Amino acid sequence: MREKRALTDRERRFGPDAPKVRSFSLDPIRVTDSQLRKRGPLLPVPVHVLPLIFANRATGRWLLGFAELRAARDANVVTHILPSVAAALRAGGVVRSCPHPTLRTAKRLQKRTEELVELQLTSKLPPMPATTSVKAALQSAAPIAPIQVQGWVRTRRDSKDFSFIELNDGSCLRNLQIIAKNTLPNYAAVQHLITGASITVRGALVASQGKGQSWEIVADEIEIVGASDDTYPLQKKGHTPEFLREIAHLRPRSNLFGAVFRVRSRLAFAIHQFFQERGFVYVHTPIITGSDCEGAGELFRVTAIDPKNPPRRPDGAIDYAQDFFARSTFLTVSGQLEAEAFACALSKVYTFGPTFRAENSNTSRHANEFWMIEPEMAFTDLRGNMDVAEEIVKYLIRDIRQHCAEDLELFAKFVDKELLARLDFVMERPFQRITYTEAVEFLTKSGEKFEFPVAYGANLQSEHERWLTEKHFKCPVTVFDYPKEIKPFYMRLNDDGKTVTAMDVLVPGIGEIVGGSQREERLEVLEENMRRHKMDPADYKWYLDLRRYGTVPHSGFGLGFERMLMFVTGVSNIRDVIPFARTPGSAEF
RNA sequence: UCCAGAGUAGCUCAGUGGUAGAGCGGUCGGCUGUUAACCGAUUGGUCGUAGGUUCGAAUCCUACCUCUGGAGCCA
Repeated sequence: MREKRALTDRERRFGPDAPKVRSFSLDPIRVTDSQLRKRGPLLPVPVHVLPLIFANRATGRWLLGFAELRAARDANVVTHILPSVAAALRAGGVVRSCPHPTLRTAKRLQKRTEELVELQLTSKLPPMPATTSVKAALQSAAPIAPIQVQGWVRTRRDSKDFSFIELNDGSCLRNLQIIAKNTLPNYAAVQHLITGASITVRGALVASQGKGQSWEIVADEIEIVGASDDTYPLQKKGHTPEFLREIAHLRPRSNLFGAVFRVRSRLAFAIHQFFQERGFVYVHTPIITGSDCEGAGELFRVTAIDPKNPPRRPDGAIDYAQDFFARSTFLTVSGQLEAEAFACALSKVYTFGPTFRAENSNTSRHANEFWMIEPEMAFTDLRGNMDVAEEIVKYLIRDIRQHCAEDLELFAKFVDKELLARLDFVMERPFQRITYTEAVEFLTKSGEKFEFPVAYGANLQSEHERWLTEKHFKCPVTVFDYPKEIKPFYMRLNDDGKTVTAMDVLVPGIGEIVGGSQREERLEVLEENMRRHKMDPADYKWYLDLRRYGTVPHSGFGLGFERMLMFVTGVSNIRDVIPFARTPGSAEF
């Protein structure tokens, strides 16, 4: 018996043999019954005719039209098309399907039916003029004509017979100078271009007659894609980062933030490159997690419970056993525990993703949503761990130094004059490694007057860390072997019974950038640690299993992505290295 | 959360009890292969909000809001 299959929308509309129209990103029309009811009767066109909307990029107008499809073997071919549509396509127009033509559009279309002409269009449509990035144009070795560039107007200046337009498309820091002569048909409109407007420029890339840039484009055509007006908040002059934070949706259009986010992208790439080159496996640890075991700070609860009518336990507390996951769940504060599981299988792994802390922290170094890199390595002790931490910090600096030189120069000029010298210094010199005990001794002997006293057994204060990195050693310092009392349960107990194999990498200006440890691999010791931290080992059965079956010494650390980015760029506020920062009382955009 | 500081034009700021200002931006005009262009004119305000003191408050007092810096928590 023949299998009966429901017809797809497309088949229903165009017949079972209708070709798929994929050759130039056309989606077949989908029309549902509900859309029909809402929008009225459908366009009465033959089944093999596909209504389309054509956008003419030259004029910015949308054209209604339709294309006739040649069925069967030569599928994916548009054979007939309205002349006006063909013209639009030749000029580099975009084609989209007209999702639900109504009777009204039908009438307009029917009037044009007679205009339908045959067009030699196979799957090769006239290519859209390729857009050259500003970066590529500026780096060109020879004149280019014709050339098309697209971007946003940074500023415009008038000269006697023409206008200078500074065009930026974010591909690099620098702008491309456009010469807009007064012979352009829309010169009057061009003269009203204001900072923020978007344009498409077609013309010729030629050697610049002026100083300050080697290339410029003499425009044959300037298409105003999107105008701007005098309410556009960005000026060509400098703005404070505080003001730009309030317009986070526009700030990437500024020099500073464009540079920051280009570097952010490159830094993320370099992180993957570092680990992939070394045989690490990238693990996606869960973002919604049930483990609240790290003591890494306050958690954001994830719940589907109706806040107006939550299920209650007999004692009146909300019963999260009736919640979506049948338990309490939170946004992750760390993927470490899960990464450990994968390290104990794939040997070397890393995570790189968002983490969340519900701390009410109001500092330039804390955000409630941030990205963290967490490598985890089997058969690796604390020393190996410190080696990798130091290596990656240096690797990332070197990579950014090499690939984002222009952006770094901007930071060195306007954000932090000593940036480049510091980066080079960190890259070249070994990090200072001292135990916590030695650090306390250095601090006690320093003679420095600290607001908070230095005492063995207490956490190092920001001012202490700063003294070590900025005043004493003047380089990154790795402090290790901390008292067990001030560190989490999973860190390996040293033979002295007093300290654990923790390590923090402190860098000048930022403070802690890496925090890690060798993990406790001995089942009994780990259970004892848990009890000491008032945790019930029964709640962490899966984590303890890693020690129960084939346990290995292993180590890992967390590297704060944004902190690294701050260090590399010299930007002093974490809110300025996150596209849309989440901080207490602030989650706009 | 705690401790400081700040909120005046679109932006950066001056104005400390007596008629709300400057520079930049925008607009108009001039000049000009300019480049944070230049010259002239012009536009632009609920002085964070709400109370209070005073003949009179941007200015003094109180509360609140927002932002910034620092601390704690950490990455």
